Amino acid sequence: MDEQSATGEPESCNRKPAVTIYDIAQVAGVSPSTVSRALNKPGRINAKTEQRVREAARSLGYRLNPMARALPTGRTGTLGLLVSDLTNPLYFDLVGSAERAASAAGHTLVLAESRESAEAERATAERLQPAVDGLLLVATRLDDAEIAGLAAAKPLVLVNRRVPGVPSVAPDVSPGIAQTLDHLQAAGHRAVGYLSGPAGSWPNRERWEVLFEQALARGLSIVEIPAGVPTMDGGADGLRRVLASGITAVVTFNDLMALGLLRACRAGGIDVPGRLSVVGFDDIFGAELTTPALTTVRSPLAAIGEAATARLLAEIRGEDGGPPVVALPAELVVRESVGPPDGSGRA
Amino acid sequence: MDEQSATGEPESCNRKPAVTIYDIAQVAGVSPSTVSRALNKPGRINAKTEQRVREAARSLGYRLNPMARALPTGRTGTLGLLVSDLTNPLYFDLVGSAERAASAAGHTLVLAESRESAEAERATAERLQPAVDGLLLVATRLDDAEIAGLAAAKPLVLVNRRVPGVPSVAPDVSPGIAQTLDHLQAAGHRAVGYLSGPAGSWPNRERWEVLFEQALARGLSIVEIPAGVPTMDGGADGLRRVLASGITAVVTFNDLMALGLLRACRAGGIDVPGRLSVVGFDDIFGAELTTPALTTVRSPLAAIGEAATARLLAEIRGEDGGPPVVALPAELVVRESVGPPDGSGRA
DNA sequence: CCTCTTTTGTCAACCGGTTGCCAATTCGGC
DNA sequence: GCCGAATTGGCAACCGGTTGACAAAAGAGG
Repeated sequence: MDEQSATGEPESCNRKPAVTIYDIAQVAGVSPSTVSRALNKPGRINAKTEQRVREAARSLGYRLNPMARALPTGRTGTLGLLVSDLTNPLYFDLVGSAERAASAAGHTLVLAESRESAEAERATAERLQPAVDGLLLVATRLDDAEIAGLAAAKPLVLVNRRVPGVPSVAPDVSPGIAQTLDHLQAAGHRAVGYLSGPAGSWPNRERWEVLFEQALARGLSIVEIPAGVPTMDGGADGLRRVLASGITAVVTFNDLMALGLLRACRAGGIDVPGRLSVVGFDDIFGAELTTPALTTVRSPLAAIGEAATARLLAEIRGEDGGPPVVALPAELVVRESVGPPDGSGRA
Repeated sequence: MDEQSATGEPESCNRKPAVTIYDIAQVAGVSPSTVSRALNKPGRINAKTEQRVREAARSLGYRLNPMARALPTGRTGTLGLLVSDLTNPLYFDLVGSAERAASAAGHTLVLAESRESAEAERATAERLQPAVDGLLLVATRLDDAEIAGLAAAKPLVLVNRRVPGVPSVAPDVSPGIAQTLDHLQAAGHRAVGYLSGPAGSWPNRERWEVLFEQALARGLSIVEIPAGVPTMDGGADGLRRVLASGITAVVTFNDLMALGLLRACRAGGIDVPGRLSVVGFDDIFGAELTTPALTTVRSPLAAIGEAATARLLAEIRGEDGGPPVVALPAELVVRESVGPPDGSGRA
C-alpha cells in the first residue's frame, strides 16, 4: 500500500476519491489541523482564515469521513438498534421514532435483526457494538449476564425488558390490563383466557403475570393457553384450544395473534364478539382495519422508541441522570371485538 | 492526546477500553501485523502461530474495530438504505429483506429516513454516503442530476425509480395493471378512475401512464383524480371526488389510500364493492384484514429489496455485471373489493 | 522601544487496523 | 555440509481526521 501514490489516473475505476482536509488545506494555504479546527472549533481560528477554509471546503464539495473521525475520538455518531423481527409491524413505529430521535440529535441509526434467535442476537450485538456509540436492544432474548456484559463495554438501553443495573424503557401494562378487565367484567365476562406468546419472552411473562394477579383480585377465572409463535398463524392455531377451554373472552399476547385469531374465527364462522370476545396487545397498524375492529391494549411504541433513544443519547454523553427504568403507561383502546358473552349466536 | 498514557486506572469512567490487536500481539508474543494476518489471511501465517493468536484473541474477547479497518481499506461493511417514510407499511418488507440480504453477505444495514422532503433527503444521503460502501435509494425525490452525482462517488442502486446510467430495481406494473383491467372489465366496469399519489412521485406517474394507455387500448374510460398525500387520510379525503366523478371502480396509487377510502366508504355507508369497486397497489400488511379484503396489485417488495441489495453488493465488489434495470413483475391479488357495478345497493 | 500576554497556526503523535517489502528462518536437494 | 527456494514474521507507512504542545505573530502595558 506504500505506493498507492500510483494515483496518476485510475482510469479503470471511475469513482473519484473523496475530498479530504488535506485537499482543503492545500487550497486554503493552511495546515490540515487548521482546517480541522476551522470546521469544528468555532472561535479557535481567526475569522478570516476560517472563512477561507469554509469557502475552500464548500467549493471542493468536502464531506467529513465519519470513520476517520471516529478512530481518534471514539465517537461514531451512530446508534445500533437490534430487533428480533423487522417484519413484525410492532416495530414500525418503534424503529421510525428511534430513527427520528437519533437523527434529530445528529446521529445515524444502524439497524439489525436477530431472527428470533438468541444465538444470532448475541453474534449481531457483538458485531454491531464496536461500530456504534450505543446499543438499543428491543425485547432481547439474551440472558441477564450477557446483557450485563454488553452494557459494560458501551452504553446500552433495553426496550421491553428489565435487567438490574441496566437502563430500560418499557410499557407499564398494569393500567391497560386493569382497564381491559374492567371492560370485560362490565360486559359480563367471568372466565378469561390468555393466549400466550413465546415461553422465553419477557413481555409475555410480564403480561401473563399481571393479568393473572389482577384477574384473581377481581375474582375472575383466568387460564393460560400456550401458543406457539407470536404471529398471525400462531394466533389462528390457538383457536381450537381457545374454544375448547370454555372461556368467553381471550386476551392475546400481541395483536398479530389476535388478528390471526379473528381471521380464523371468521373462516370458522365463529362470531366475534358474539361468541368470543378478543383483546390484543400493542395496537399495531392494522388493528383498526379488521371487522370487527380490534380492541387492544395500546403500548405507546413511538413514545417508547423516543424515550429509549433519548436515554441512550444521555448515557452516551455521560449524563448518567434519569431513572434507570422508564415505564410508559399502556391503555386500552376500545373498538369492536369485545361484547357481552352470548351476545348473539351461541352454538 | 499524546499522553492519554495516563491510563493508570480510569476509575471515573467505568467502561473498559476495547481489546486491540496490539494486546493480542503482546499476549501471543508476535507483532501486530502477524495478528492481523493470522486473523484474516488464512494460510499466510504458520498454523501453530495462527492457533496461538486465535487463542489469545478469544481469551481476551477481541472484537475487530470496523472503523479502524475501514480507514485503510475503504470498505466499511455497511450499506445505506434511505426511505422517505419509515412508518409506511410499504417499507416493512423491503427493509426486512434488505437487512437479511445485507446480513447474509456480512454487511450491516444503516437506515435513514428523509421525511418526504427532497431537501432532507439530499442532506441525509450526503451525510450517509461517506459512512457506507453503497447506497440504496427508495422512491427518491432527488432529481436525475443529483442522483447521478451521488452515483459518481459510491455505488448506488435505485428502488422504484429509473435514471439513465444508474442501476435500479423496480416492480414492472404492466402485468398487474393488465390483470386489474381484465378483472374490472370482466366484472362489467366501463369507467375507471385513478386516485393519484404525490405529483412528484415517479411510481405515481408510471402507474398512471401505464393504466392510462392500457385502459385506452381496451376502450375503457379512465380519469385521474388527484389526491393529496399518499396516506389513509389522503385516500379518505378523495372519496367525495371519486363518487362525484361517476366512475364505478377506482384504482388507488397505493394500499394506504385504498384502506383510507374503504374506511371512508364504510363510515359513509357506501357499499364496497356494490356501489364502488376498489383496487389498491402494493399489497401491504393490512390489505387482507379489511372487510371487504382489499384486491390489490402486489409489488414483490421482499424480492425487490433482496434484488436491489444483491445488485448493490455486486456493484461494490466491482462485478459490474447484470442488467442495469431489473423489473420484477407485479400481479393482481384478487380479494373482495371488486364486484359488478350496481352489484347491490345503488343510490 | 522593549517585555509580557494573548492570539493564531503548525508540528507531530495518535486512534487501530492493513499491507508492501524485506530479512530471517526453514527446508529440501545435491 | 552448502546453496537456493520457499516460508514465515517484522518494520514501517498509511488511511483521514483530532488534539496537546509549542512557536510565531500580534497586541497590551510600562
